[in-house]
Amino acid sequence: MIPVKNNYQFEDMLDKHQLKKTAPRLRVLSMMYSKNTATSQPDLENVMHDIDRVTLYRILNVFEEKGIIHKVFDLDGTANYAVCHSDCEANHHHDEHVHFNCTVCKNVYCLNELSLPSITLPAGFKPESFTLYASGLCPKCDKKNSVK
Amino acid sequence: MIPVKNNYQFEDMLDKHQLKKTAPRLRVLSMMYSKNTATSQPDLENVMHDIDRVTLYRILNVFEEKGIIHKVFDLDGTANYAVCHSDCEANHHHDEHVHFNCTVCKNVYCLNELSLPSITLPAGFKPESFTLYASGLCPKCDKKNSVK
DNA sequence: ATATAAATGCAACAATATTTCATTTAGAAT
DNA sequence: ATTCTAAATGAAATATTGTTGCATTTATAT
Ligand SMILES: [Mn+2]
Ligand SMILES: [Mn+2]
Ligand SMILES: [Zn+2]
Ligand SMILES: [Zn+2]
Repeated sequence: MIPVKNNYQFEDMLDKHQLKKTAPRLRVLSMMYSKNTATSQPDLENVMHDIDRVTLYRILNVFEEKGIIHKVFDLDGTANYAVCHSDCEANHHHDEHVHFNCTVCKNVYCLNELSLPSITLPAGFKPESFTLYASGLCPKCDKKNSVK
Repeated sequence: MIPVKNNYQFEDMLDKHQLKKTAPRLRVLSMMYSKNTATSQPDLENVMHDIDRVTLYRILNVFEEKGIIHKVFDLDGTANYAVCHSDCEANHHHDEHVHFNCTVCKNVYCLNELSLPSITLPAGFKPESFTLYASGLCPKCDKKNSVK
């Protein structure tokens, strides 16, 4: 489902976006591609103690600008980032999919495979993009729950 | 459309939720009911200079807890609050409608009249609530745009 | 090997969220 | 009407998060 990438491919990605191939960037990419849930800046900080939080902040910003990752706010309003699977371009994202926020583990899942139902807005509103948010129990937490 | 309320009705609302009828609370209620867009804490601060921002912070929190208002994050991740029209209960909201965030004026509109299309999630996900976010041009900004 | 622009780390600063506590006040009891 | 009490407010303090400036380091083009 999610295309697993190796280090060479991450280097290629940075190349394509005219970003220098630095250790912090490669580590962030590899972490984000290894999970099937979105990653918050605190998540990164907790793992990469040796990288400055400002550097992580800037990496997330530039990756989002370039269309490598997109930002999703969870139920508490904290920003989470997930890799784009929608051929997003610099400053122009197309990540119009469903986001699922688990109320137990707080993880944010991008449900890329689901397409959004079309909807008609009241007269006068000119929509440019849509996102559907769902919250509830994710598969893992639902299983743990029913076992008890 | 939006039921306009007077001060007696705001006092009743506070009564019903076992909240004391204080001046700051009544003013916040009256401001939020007078607009058809959501209100951020900075919005309130800009108008009610004499009320401490911690008080506003606490009023918004308790109103949300009681089911009087609900929280919506806009495109920048700042929290906006709008009055509930879905008979929400304490700690249990039912505000499953479309939210529209204008990219120009940044206003957040609750489109209460629209019902959400039903959607089936991948196996294992147990959704409890849905929200659809749309962003683009609101009626006002669209008009201004086409006049120029 | 050298030069240069980009990226990093650190410190400083700004904005926001949250806690603590002394004082005030709404509403209940007398 | 007066007194009492829990709730609410305001002010200050602290915590967390977002952002900028600048000196130093590093990737990469020459
Ligand atoms: Mn996504
Ligand atoms: Mn709403
Ligand atoms: Zn979960
Ligand atoms: Zn607008």
